[in-house]
Amino acid sequence: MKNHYMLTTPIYYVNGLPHIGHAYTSIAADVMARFKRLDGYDVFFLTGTDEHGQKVEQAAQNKGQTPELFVNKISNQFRNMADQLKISYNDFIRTTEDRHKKSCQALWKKIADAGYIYLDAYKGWYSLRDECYYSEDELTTISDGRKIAPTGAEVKWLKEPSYFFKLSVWQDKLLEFYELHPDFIGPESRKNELLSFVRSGLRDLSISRTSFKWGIPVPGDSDHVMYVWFDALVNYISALGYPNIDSSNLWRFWPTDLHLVGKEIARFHALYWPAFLMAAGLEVPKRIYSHGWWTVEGEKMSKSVGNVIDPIELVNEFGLDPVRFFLLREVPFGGDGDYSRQALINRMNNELANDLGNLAQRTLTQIARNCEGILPDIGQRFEEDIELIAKVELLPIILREQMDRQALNESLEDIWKVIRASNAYIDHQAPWKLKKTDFERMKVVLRTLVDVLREIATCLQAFMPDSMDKLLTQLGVDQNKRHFSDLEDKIQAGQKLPSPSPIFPRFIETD
RNA sequence: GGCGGCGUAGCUCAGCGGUAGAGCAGGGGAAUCAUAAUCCCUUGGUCGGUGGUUCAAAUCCUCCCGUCGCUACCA
Repeated sequence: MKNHYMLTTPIYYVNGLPHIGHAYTSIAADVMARFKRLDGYDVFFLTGTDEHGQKVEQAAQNKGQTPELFVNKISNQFRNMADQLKISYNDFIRTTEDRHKKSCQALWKKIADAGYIYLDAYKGWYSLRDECYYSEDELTTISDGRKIAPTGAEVKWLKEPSYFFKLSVWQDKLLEFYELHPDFIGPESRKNELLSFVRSGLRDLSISRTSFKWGIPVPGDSDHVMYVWFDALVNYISALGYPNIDSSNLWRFWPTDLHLVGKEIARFHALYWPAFLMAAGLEVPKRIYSHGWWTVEGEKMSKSVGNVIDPIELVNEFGLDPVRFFLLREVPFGGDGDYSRQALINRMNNELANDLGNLAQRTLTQIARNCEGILPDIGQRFEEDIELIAKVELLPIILREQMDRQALNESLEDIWKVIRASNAYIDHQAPWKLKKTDFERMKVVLRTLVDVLREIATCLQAFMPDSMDKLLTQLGVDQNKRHFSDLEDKIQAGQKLPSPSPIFPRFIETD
């Protein structure tokens, strides 16, 4: 019986096209999902698209399309992006699917039956032009006493019937829950913000709208559609078949081990979502982790500046694995990062081509030329061989702990420490000299390096699946011997290795 | 305004009570198996400022300066 692991990306809102931020979240989640699978877990990795709400309705209208047509198109683009980035999702859920609607309505009923939903009126400053509410402090009062939104539109005090969720009664329960589960939200800085927000007092939450139609109808009151956040959050359990909570089914994955989110939506996941679930008597996620944002060449990414990075274009120019690597290597996960073309090229050339790619290439060509491509026996290892092997064998253990903290960049740093040590090792052992003085010793050194590379490549599969597949094949590792648990079985000596070819090309600017 | 984070080598950051660290960039050397990749050595910092606690402070506390985030319905 395998251990379960469930993780999710947010479902992406379809009012715009996918950009590097979406790619980042998905790639990070993918690395974690792949890592857990390599480590023997039964993984359920969920992603998808969020397709309701006024903004989508509007965006479709602006294009003269029906919402259905519009969301189909954009949702497909997100799915294509996921596929091109080789995101290994187990399910791609769309909030316009029937299974999701049923699930949402079931959860709503459950919470309503428990007494946590009531009908009242949403009051606030509403802008007809912007079709949304503004809070008092966002407004400016002009000379004749009228109030103006930041967009310049006039606002009016408006009352709209709305269902409310009794969030206020969950304040203490939530605080207690955070206390009991200190690792519930990461990173720490995000947790502080959240706690101070909750301590400052929670008001009830408006969870339905009557001003537009593009949403899931509230059960028993077809004048209302559910507020997008209620709708969206429920995707995580509708994909598991809620309200069917039979644990012999997909429901066995609940509660999820991780919701990976961007920092702008941490509150919805760490506060509203647990409250909804508690109100419905369901278990709460084990952990919410919020990562940072990317700037581009030092500037905030925005459509108006025109510096939005299309992940697919990046992949087309540099290749998938270098892009995946760069995004996770460049920045401490959880903090903000800056994308720059030069930084990507530096990482790609220095760390992938020079450090790792070249290490593999120099090792394998020596075996090809000096040993007729036959993988040598492990032989009699010296202390320096054993030391290097010991370092590399620690990696899976170190990585496991880091993955559970979502410290992906630390993992890559630790792997690269071993790669640097391996380059030092090959230089100090100088197998090209041993070739003339001690042929047997040369074979031991080269074989040691193959074993080290095999361990490194096994670990790196989660980050760079294609390249590491190629490397493991060159190292003579069977397709079905690539999990962490297979590392105890040494590669079969005496086999003929395929002729080596570079795994990571250097990138040369052509202009 | 309130709450919180951060400010350490040219750049990106680690260290968070006991003689200042890594990677990149810069300088010198070695080697030539390799994608001219690699290895070794090296230049460089009064750890934002101030006052304090301590035998001892980047490391704890005060105040100040700078910067960033959160402060409810904006995926």
